Amino acid sequence: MANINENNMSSPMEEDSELRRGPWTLEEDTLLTHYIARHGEGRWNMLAKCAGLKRTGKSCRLRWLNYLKPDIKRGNLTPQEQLLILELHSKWGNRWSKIAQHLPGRTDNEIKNYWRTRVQKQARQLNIESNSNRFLDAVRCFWMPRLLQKVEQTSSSSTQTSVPCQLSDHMVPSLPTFPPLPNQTTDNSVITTEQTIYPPGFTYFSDQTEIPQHQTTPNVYNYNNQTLEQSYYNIENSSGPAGYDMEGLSFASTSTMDSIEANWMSNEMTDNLWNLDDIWQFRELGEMGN
DNA sequence: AATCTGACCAACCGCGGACGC
DNA sequence: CGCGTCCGCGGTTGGTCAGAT
Repeated sequence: MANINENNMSSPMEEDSELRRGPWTLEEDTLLTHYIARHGEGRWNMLAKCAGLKRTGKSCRLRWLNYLKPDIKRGNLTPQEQLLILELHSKWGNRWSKIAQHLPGRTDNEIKNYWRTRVQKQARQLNIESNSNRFLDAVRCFWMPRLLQKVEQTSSSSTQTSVPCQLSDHMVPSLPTFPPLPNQTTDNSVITTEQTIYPPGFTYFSDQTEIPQHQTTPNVYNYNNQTLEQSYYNIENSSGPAGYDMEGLSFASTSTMDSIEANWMSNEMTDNLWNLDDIWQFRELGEMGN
């Protein structure tokens, strides 16, 4: 290997003992921030030395990208962001940096942590591999609809309007179609079967239409144009390029999933995404299928 | 009040690709 | 072509904190 020990990579024979490790101090943060403000980022090993930091270039880069960079977004991931992570992960797998590119202000580290702490926890509780098809099905059929529901709830409460959602009898190919969400409140009773809903910030359009304009207000989309063959999401992105297009994901429904009558007891989706009933139900279905 | 436990997340580590000499 | 260095990515670890017991 070329890099025998990258922590020493700036000069192999140099004093390793002087290199600081562990949590960054305010002083170090200030040094790094000021240096980058003056000279820009990049050339991390040189930067570390010139800034007077007793850190590896690698450590400086990580601190800057994951914590100090001005456009880092703080706080919990929104349901929209969670939904996007689930979708992009189903498409690209553990390509965290690639996924992060589509969530402005979020770092690959943050997304990776989210996946490991939240998503894989659910997989453990289900006693299935987090990368297995079964788990992906569960994500599609249980989790994503609940996130969508959450998105709808938060947006409708913020707009003070009960969102009228005209039911569609049509299913759009290659679009997510989810099982019904039972135990809807009266407000949400409009949501029933086989409709396609999209969170705020998402617009749906076909490749036969023009690039859509940003839609900022709709809370729930349902689409009944049967002629569509391909679909895209467009997520609003104020800081990134003018819209992000993602090829429509295939949400192939499985017979197993179709047979599920979910019994949702809780609306606390962001914390307890699946309650025990859900988990046992899913386990039983899996066992029946085997 | 003390201890335990689990969740969260910042930071580290190893690896591999790119690049220059 | 081989070697050394830099950089970025994904996996992993360990510290901290809040809630449970």
